[in-house]
Amino acid sequence: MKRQAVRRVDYEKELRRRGVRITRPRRIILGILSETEDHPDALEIFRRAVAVDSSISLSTVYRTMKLLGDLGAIHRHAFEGGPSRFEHATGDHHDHLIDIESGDVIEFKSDRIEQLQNEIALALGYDIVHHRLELYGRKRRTG
Amino acid sequence: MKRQAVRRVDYEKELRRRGVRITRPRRIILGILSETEDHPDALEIFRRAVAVDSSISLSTVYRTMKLLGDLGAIHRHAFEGGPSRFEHATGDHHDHLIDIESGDVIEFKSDRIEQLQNEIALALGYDIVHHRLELYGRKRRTG
DNA sequence: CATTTCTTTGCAACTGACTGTCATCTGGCG
DNA sequence: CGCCAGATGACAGTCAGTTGCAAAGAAATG
Repeated sequence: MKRQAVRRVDYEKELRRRGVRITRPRRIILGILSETEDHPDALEIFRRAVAVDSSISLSTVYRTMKLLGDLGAIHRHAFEGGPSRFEHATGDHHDHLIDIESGDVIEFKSDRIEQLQNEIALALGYDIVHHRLELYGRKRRTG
Repeated sequence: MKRQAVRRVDYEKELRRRGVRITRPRRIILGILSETEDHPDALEIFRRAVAVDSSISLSTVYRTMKLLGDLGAIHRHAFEGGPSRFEHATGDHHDHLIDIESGDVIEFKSDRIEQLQNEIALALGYDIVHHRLELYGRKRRTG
């Protein structure tokens, strides 16, 4: 709790240093993003933001997500058949496994796959700018 | 040329067997899909279809893509920042490398990556239903 | 072939997820 | 504090795709 708050303040300082005005809506959205463990979409962030300050508009949520995305402060994921979902950008890259029944997102990382991707791109004469690896699955019945 | 035509007729027979009515718009769209090597979007398919029969509507293209997709006769790919693009479903699975400058799509396949994906899902307690692996890259300067 | 039945079509209106416009408001420097 | 570029809320517009509906057309049957 305390740690989160400290991190959030640091986060604001960093953004301010980059020329971003920390307005009331932005502070609220940043707070929501830094406290969540899931991958909410714009509407869900809007709902959570409205619970804090009912005057916030959905446009502002969309604009803020775009701004933070462009700054690299958050990551946007356009999973299949749904709106974009966001997560606070941590240092380390990871991919996602999406539970097709619940929509839950599980993060994973595979250096081996990353390496193979690079080898493939190299062989095809390309440099990878970014990639997308999503596994869509169903919880295995353990019984 | 001849081979394509024969394949198309077989394709129609197969669909008819599955209870799909082969109407004029569908025959035209099927023809376009079986002759193209690229990954056109609905609008592009519509443009090509209109060149054959100007009365075809865009809704019919969308409806037909949905139908064929549900039947597994084509694959739909929602690459980043653009409309869905389609390809005629061949037997073998592959992933895609998208040239971020031209939009060109290069197909590739890596059994090793597929295997690693399965291992990851297994470790997380999931069965993969399908996945998405897209590399977004830029042609390497060879100079 | 003609008839009948049920599906598909073209059109236009609608939806969801954003994006743009604009008058008003406000963060933060001076 | 006062100022003002940049941000906001309200809402119209866009883009990709979907849907309702009356008319047209497959294909099964006579």
